[in-house]
Amino acid sequence: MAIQRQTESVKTVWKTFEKSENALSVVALVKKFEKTMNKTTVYRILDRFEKEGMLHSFVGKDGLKWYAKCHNCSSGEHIDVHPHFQCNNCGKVECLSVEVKIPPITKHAVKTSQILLFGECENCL
Amino acid sequence: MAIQRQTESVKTVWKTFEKSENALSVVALVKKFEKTMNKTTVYRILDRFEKEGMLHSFVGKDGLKWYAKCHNCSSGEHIDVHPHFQCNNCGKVECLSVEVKIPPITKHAVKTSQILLFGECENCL
DNA sequence: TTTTAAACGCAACTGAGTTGCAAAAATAGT
DNA sequence: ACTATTTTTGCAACTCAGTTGCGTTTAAAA
Repeated sequence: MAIQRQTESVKTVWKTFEKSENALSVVALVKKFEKTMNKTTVYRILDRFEKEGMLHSFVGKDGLKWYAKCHNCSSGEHIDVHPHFQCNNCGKVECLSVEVKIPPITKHAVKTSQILLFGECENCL
Repeated sequence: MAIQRQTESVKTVWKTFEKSENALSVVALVKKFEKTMNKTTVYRILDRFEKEGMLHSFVGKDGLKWYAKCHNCSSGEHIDVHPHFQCNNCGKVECLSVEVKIPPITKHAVKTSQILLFGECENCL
């Protein structure tokens, strides 16, 4: 962790991501910690984690923000060519370690991408 | 158009999509029509267009909702394998007629996808 | 022309995410 | 260990996209 101050809240949030291989929605995290920390704090901690390159974020189909651990992302540049998968049944969001090939788009300079896949996960099949 | 009633508002909104090859954000449409129709009306008209299969929607990186004309979508089932492209410079969102190949994901049944590409468009290059 | 069901306007609401500021707490300096 | 400094937190109030309920209007069927 390269974040400035190791507060209890920071440690708690980080532990949650360490324990989970899946992406987590901010809404779920705010609810999970509603007894122990303010929602503003949750938002700000996630912000910092992202700036440090420890998490990356994306917006789900419902417009809600999700965060997941970074594996191959370096701080600053988040060229996420890996897709996220959301189960239509249980709602779980996974960070897939698959590379999706983006075909060359004529007259467009593609810099980043966001790929969301929907369907049924292993448990729900 | 297979929508039930041809009100002035319905005709106006549809004309806007006919004139534009690009995707349009709901926020922009609400603003565009703020003098002539209520924002609730805009939301409901877009809803109906989508149900009829005339438009398809997606959520942009900022969490805002966008709509674009459907070319190869049949009403009801929207398996959008075509990506949308948003220009980082001018903000324009295009509906690309390119197929992106999703590699097979083990132990997952992929049903739909949402692919957003970001970069610079033809005008801004 | 009358009927009736869809569409509309309005106002109030919901819920995610943000902001400003004063208080609290973690780290650096001594 | 103590103090100074700077980050982080809590709170309350706010913004803004999108939704809902309801009474009124209007397109189109009878």
